[in-house]
Amino acid sequence: MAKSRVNAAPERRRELLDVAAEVFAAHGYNATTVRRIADEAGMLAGSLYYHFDSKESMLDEILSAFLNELWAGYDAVLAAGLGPRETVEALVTESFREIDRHRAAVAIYQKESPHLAGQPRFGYLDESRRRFEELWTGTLERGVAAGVFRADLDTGLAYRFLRDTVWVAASWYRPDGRYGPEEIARQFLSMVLDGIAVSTGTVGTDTAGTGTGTPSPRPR
Amino acid sequence: MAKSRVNAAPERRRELLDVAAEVFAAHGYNATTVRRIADEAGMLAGSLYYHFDSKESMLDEILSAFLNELWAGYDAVLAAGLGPRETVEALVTESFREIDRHRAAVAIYQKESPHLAGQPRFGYLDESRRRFEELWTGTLERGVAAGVFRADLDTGLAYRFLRDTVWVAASWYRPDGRYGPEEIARQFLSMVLDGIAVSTGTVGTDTAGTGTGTPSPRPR
Amino acid sequence: MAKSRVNAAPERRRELLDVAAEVFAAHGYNATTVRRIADEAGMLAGSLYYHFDSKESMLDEILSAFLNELWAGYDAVLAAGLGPRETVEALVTESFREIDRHRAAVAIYQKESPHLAGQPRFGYLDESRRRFEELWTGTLERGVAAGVFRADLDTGLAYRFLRDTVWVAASWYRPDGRYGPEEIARQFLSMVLDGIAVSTGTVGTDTAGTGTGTPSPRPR
Amino acid sequence: MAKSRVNAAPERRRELLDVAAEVFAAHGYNATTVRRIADEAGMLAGSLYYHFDSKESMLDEILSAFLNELWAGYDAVLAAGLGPRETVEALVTESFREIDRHRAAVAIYQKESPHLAGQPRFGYLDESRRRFEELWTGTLERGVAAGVFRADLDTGLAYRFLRDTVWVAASWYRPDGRYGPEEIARQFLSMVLDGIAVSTGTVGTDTAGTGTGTPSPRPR
DNA sequence: CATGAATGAGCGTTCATTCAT
DNA sequence: GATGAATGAACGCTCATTCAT
Repeated sequence: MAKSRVNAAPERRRELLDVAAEVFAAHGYNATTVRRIADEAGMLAGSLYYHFDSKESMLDEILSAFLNELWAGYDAVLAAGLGPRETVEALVTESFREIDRHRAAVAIYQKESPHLAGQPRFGYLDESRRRFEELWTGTLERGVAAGVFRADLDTGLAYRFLRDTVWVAASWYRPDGRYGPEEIARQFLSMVLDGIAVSTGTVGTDTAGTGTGTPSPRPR
Repeated sequence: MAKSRVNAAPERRRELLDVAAEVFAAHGYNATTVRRIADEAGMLAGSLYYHFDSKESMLDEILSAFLNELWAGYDAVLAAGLGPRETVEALVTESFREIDRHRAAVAIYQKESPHLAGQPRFGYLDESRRRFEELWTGTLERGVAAGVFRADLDTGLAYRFLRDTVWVAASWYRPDGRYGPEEIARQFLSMVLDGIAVSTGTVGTDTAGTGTGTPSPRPR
Repeated sequence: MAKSRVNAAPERRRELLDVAAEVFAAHGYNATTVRRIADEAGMLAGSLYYHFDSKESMLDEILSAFLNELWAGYDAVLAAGLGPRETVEALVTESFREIDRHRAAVAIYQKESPHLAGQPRFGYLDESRRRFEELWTGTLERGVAAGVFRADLDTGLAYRFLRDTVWVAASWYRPDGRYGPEEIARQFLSMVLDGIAVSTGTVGTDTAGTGTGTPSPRPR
Repeated sequence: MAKSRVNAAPERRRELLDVAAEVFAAHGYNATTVRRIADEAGMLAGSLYYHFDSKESMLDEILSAFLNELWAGYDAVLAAGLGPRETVEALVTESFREIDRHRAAVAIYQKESPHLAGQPRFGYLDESRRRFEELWTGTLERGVAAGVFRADLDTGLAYRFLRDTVWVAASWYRPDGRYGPEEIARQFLSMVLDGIAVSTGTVGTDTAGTGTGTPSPRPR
């Protein structure tokens, strides 16, 4: 009869998880006290335990909700069956969209997942990392084979390069900043695909799928 | 900046700081107990306080020593008076050398500096960040003005892009890995400057200052 | 003695008290959470407070109800004006009957009364203990004086011996076990009165008032 | 290098365990706070954790030390190869000696072992209980077979009867009381073996091994 | 230089209890 | 009568730090 309370009053849980995610992202999971979360939510520390089993289960819920959404987005991209370059463009754009929507969760994921992986409860983090790596290196290798990516590319290095650069953006991205996620993705892809140097002979710079050629104000 | 016993037996301090840095890097500063450091150093927790004022002062010493060396390297680069592209190459290469030599300190810096900045004791972190930003955006702007970097570059975005991508490498870099810091810098610069896509008309790929054109085994 | 809602729906109170007594007996009063009681009763923890003032008042009611019944039984025995040996037999048999009917309450009484006595609210526990002691030592002394109990008996020690042995039975007694309370009383009395050793010259073993000479199946 | 500290400074541990045992015995394990133990020992709660891993490990150490001593005593009795009646006498006497020496531990054992058994850490409690049961029922059955205990004895019932009566003595026994453990054992055995009733034909009452026939003042 | 033992603040968590609905 | 959500005090425990030896 004691239910794990996952289904009861889901909107209050959401609010509290949002608060918790914000604090975890700002100060780190370990350095965040449940009293701090409770303060921020306008209640006492003990009251959180009416809604959640533990501090850890809040973290769990935040991360797994984020990863579920993320992979839903990625799977949609994959289902489209695009070429390697377009796949990279779409994956990066989708990633920045997720950063836009789940900034706190992404930041937490970045900071905490290294030492969470290994705990059975967070096994899905490792699994996600594995799928992630396959997805990216696979796409890069397809691109090299198809001649759209440079033949001398070390795909292992390039994978880490892309992965890190996309996700660290969560540490400085502000959802109300000048650029929306699509525009940031466009500029980011422009740098990653064609480089920042002027390369003789390169003409077009409109490389991202969403691009218009000039920085566009946010459509919000 | 920690005063207490700075001059007494400096080689023992170094050993202890190296141990501490390794543990801080592996588990995070907050999650590291002084007992853990002491264990690893073969002493009891209380004994560390003969050498250091506090856990925080160990962190302080680790970070400031690292930043001092880093800026010595950067200043040497700047003193050479290179062009913008060569400056970028030299700065990136120097950065990877620092990662190679101070992997733990760099990892700590990455993980902890966001929430340390703001504390007066760690004011130099903020100052360093400011100089860093000026150095990079200045160099990028000079390059755009000189026509060696693309005219449509958002230098603010490109700065963050470069900064993050270089330093997160500390999280996966292994000093005994396949590539040495110069080779990694070379490949990294190749991606950053010319992109990963095949661009019609691009000729040379030997972009890094140290490069030989083919991946070189470590000269160790 | 708990006043608040004593008269409202007394049958529901009874049910809840039975549930509570069972859980108190199984896990101890302190270790029992009101949530556990509520779970077992199919309601939420807070809802119990409609029926009872506090967890303590449940305990109070359980214990005082039990003691009231117990003393009613004892007083009936005393009113019969039996001889010392027959009184002992009747008191023991009555005690096992109470264990049979109020196993949980007896177990709680055994476990908790030592640290409850002293609290004003549970003063009746101490008073009961006092009457109990007088009753038993008095009966034993009468028996010694009358020559039916051994002259060298230390009545103080024998009292504790009898008291403890009877009541700890509550910790292993199962109402649906092989023997009913009367049969257990009979065997128990046989041991206590005549000993477990073979004593030359002792003939009869049918010592308990209810006895038939052979173990009797339960009359339920 | 972090040792479980079992061997370090054993005399301080002993002192603290004695304090803890006393408090556990008086108020119950669950109801005892570590602050209370620390208070009684003249230190702060946290300081206890320099000496012990947890509150539970204090309990563990108290109980296992007691059981080790107890079984050493019992095994010595068994090694003597006595007859059934003498074995019962010796075991009971030994038990009261243990109560004399480890009153607190025995009281804790009585109160807590039912709900500790089942936890893997306290598996030895169950094992001890099993050996205990075998020892007693075996001895009783031998006695019945040899004709020194009554033929109509229900050995299962008699076992519980003996077991409980001996050990609950810990709840009222005072080491500085009128009788020492041997005298209490003697009187107790007198009741158990020959009963409290006057039985025609019974001759000797000097039943306990140590007995002198008259209550003896403590030899301390 | 290092140890052994302690401090004291704070942490995550539990739980009896309250109360508006 | 019962629920859902909260309170607040206390609990077991951790850990940076201190200090006499």
